Amino acid sequence: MPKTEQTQPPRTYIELKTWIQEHYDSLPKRLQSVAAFALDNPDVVALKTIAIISEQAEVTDSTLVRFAKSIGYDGFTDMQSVFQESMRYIPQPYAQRLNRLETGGQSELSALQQFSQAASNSIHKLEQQIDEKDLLKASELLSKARTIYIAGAGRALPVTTYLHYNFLKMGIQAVIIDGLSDTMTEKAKLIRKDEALIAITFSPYSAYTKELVDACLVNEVPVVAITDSTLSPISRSDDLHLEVVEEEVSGIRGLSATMCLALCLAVETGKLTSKLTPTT
Amino acid sequence: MPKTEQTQPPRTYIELKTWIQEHYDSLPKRLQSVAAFALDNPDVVALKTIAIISEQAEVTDSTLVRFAKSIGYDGFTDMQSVFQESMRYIPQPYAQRLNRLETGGQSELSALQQFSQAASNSIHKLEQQIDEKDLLKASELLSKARTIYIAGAGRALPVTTYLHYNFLKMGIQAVIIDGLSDTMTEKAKLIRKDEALIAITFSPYSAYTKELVDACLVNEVPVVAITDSTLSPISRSDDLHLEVVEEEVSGIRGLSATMCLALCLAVETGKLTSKLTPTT
DNA sequence: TAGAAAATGAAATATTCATTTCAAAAATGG
DNA sequence: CCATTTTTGAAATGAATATTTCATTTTCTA
Repeated sequence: MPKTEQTQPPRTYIELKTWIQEHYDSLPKRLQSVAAFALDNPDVVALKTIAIISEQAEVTDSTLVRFAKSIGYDGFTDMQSVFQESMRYIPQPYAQRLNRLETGGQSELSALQQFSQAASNSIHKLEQQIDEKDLLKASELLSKARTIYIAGAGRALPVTTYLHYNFLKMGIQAVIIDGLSDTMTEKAKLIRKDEALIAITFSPYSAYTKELVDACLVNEVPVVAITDSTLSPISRSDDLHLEVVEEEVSGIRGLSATMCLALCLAVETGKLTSKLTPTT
Repeated sequence: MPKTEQTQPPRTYIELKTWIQEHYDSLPKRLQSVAAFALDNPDVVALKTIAIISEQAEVTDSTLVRFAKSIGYDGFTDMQSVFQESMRYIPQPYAQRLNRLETGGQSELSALQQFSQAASNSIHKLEQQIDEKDLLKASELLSKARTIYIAGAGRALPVTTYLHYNFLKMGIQAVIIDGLSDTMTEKAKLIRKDEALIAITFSPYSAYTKELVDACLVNEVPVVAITDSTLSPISRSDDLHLEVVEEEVSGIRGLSATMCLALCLAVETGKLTSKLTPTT
């Protein structure tokens, strides 16, 4: 029977990787194969079954189990969970500490680190989950509009401002719809078919925005929505919705991913617009 | 037995997501639970077993299988594989660039990918380059202010808006300084010693903000600056400056990292303020 | 409101999967 | 080169998991 490590096995992918690198040379031939394969294809190890992995790594099932045990894990399943955690959106060790913070304990992570992490994760999610086709479709709609109206209050206001700034910089006519809710709806009713509306809402949803969108749809005005949930009240009725989920840290959500999306939307629209109106 | 879709089931996460969104309303209650859970926790669905998922989604095992079948999959396992594929190449923050390099040539990245990447990198830089002590000092200054004034126009306006929003949410008195440049300077002159100013500027620098800061310094008003360079005109005179460098993509800079910093500043200030004024 | 259709949950079943066992092969050391 | 230990693969076992079945409840419709 192969010697089994006495100490506790690594609980994070980073630690595991280090362990493998340190012990690689002293490992039997087949276990080396597994080691190399695991470092090269962590996703396969995380997602597939022993049978598939062993086939790809050109070893037998038993070898895989042995490999896990030689590191100190209960078995393959135990080791696999470490690989799995490493591919979750939130890195495990971080999630744990974060949890501690929320449960009141002392966290070793500063607010800056926590929010950076959350922002970074949210951006990765965004990249993964946004359908580029939707983004392009939205940009097309907008590029055809004579004027783009932008509405979004509260937490969405910075996004509104940002879009407005970018459109103007690109020479695109854009107007922010602000004011009291009644006024806003009135303003929205004046938008014409050859213009467009961008509506930005996050939960808790402001009823105003919903009204606004509906007012536009009645007049057949193209509407692009930016929201944070599929089940958001405006996500069904509008023409196109772009979804951003900002990860939260103790109940607080950032805007980093949303701003990134807004920029992309503006840039893509800008590209199309400049094609329509050739530069002199 | 529930009706089963005749057509081939979605083979990518994006398609699957679209399907769910389109059919959500017409789904039975429990299947809606599953749908909502799956969209909120794709990683759990990808990695865990029926037993665990059904428990978390608060439905029975059978429901999960039914859900998969109602979409047209062979069974749960079949559907799960789609979730798994969607997370296979989720970049570990650093591995991402390397991967790009390794695959060598100029890959055609979409705007979304490029800006996400830039945003992500900027945030990492921010995390490393900001001196946490500066951040804390700034928060302290601000927490002692009776009112926080915020100034920043153009590209900085969204940041201004965001800070303002967060301060208000936390019960901190905050005011945006806007208007024409002359008016702004006049307003700044009225700020008192026991208040504070946050000034946000990026290159190309607006002269206004510089004037504003100087006006405050004359009156011994604490000033916190957010800029994108040490060489910024306000970075020398002010009390404290926080520097964010946003990576650029073909000349365009995002705001993701800056927004992250702004949020941190607000949160830290909020923490300190709540200590000063104990909750009733 | 009665009857039919659909949805649901609990339990039984069948399948897949990880693990263990054991005999054979390879490597090690005296 | 032989004896001993380690490594390895194939098959058997046992555990976990997904799937199916069926009785019950809920919902819809006439």
